[in-house]
Amino acid sequence: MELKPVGQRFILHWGEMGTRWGVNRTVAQIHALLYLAGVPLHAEEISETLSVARSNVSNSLKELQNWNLVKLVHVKGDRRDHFETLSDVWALFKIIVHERQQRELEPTIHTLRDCLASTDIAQEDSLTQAKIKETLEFMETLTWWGNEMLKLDPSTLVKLMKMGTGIQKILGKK
Amino acid sequence: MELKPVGQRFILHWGEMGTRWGVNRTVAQIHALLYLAGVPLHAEEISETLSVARSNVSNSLKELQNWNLVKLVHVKGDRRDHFETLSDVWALFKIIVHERQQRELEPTIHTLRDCLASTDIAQEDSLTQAKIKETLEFMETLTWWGNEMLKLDPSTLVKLMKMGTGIQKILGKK
DNA sequence: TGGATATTTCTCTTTTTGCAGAAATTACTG
DNA sequence: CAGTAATTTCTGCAAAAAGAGAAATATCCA
Repeated sequence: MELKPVGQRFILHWGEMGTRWGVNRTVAQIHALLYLAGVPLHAEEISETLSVARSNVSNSLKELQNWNLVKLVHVKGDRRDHFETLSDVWALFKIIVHERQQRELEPTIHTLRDCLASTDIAQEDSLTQAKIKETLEFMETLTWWGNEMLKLDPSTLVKLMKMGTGIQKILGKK
Repeated sequence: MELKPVGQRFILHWGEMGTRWGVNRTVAQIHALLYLAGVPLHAEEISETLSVARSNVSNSLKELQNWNLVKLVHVKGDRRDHFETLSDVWALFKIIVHERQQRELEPTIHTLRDCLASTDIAQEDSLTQAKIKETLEFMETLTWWGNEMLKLDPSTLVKLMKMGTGIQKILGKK
């Protein structure tokens, strides 16, 4: 598949941003390609289009599947595996939020609970104890709220977001 | 400064999570230490407490200052630079959201605008054009909404979050 | 069942990142 | 304006991550 100039630029940029988003360049590029393509592609085609080793494509696709961003599908009359991603950017966002929650918050919540449950906690001064407790509560609230938001369908989410601080006024009235 | 068991565990964990949060271990550890300490520390003390090279502390503190998470302060009667971080976890959160927005969204918004403004955009099929447009709009909305939320003071933010999807009902009534 | 096709796993190289220790610079102090 | 304390920058090594290509494995079909 030949990329046109803007498509190529989009994909290369996505690749550069990948590291900041917690994935490597190839993973991000493949995701960008599938996103723009809008139709399932097979690994060979991805490999050729992006000039990336076939093995690298294989591993990167696995990584994208771990993120639940890409799924394996089959195209009638073709024995090769094909891959596609979601076309709705809001749906993608929801998945990313959820996955990041798991990776960036979950482990810490677990550790903090352990810390507070440990008998060693008594040795710490009360300031430290309070900080750890606060941090845990913060992360729990954030996770809970994130999950609440994830329950909303994308269109409601958009509406909510577009309100911004307008919400504050409504809350005041309540 | 001698760390007690739970404090140490907290700091080590923070360090491990650092990479997932976009900073390296030392940077995250130093931040955790300053957070728990609650009082300004000088570089030498940080270096000793964490068993990290003095130069590494210097660079890591610079990184934390770039994130606006740590600021340099002076302690009366001590010529050494001291460093402290915010003690309010919600205030920290706001800074992190803002900084991540700059690092993870801003550059892409810029690129997507460029893509759409480019004369090459005409060569792309309409699906691709639409996707790029949607993606840009999404990121703009997200940024705008993030900024709106950042305007709220932490306590309002907590209240808002604790409501979760309760907001939806209020919106329905409106 | 045997070849062709497709996919994954392994190994090795390259690149990037992290970090210690030395050297250089800057800022104070008597 | 020496001399000392504090800090930063530089240099080089070590560890980790990314990714290419080969080898191994699995899958399909005639």
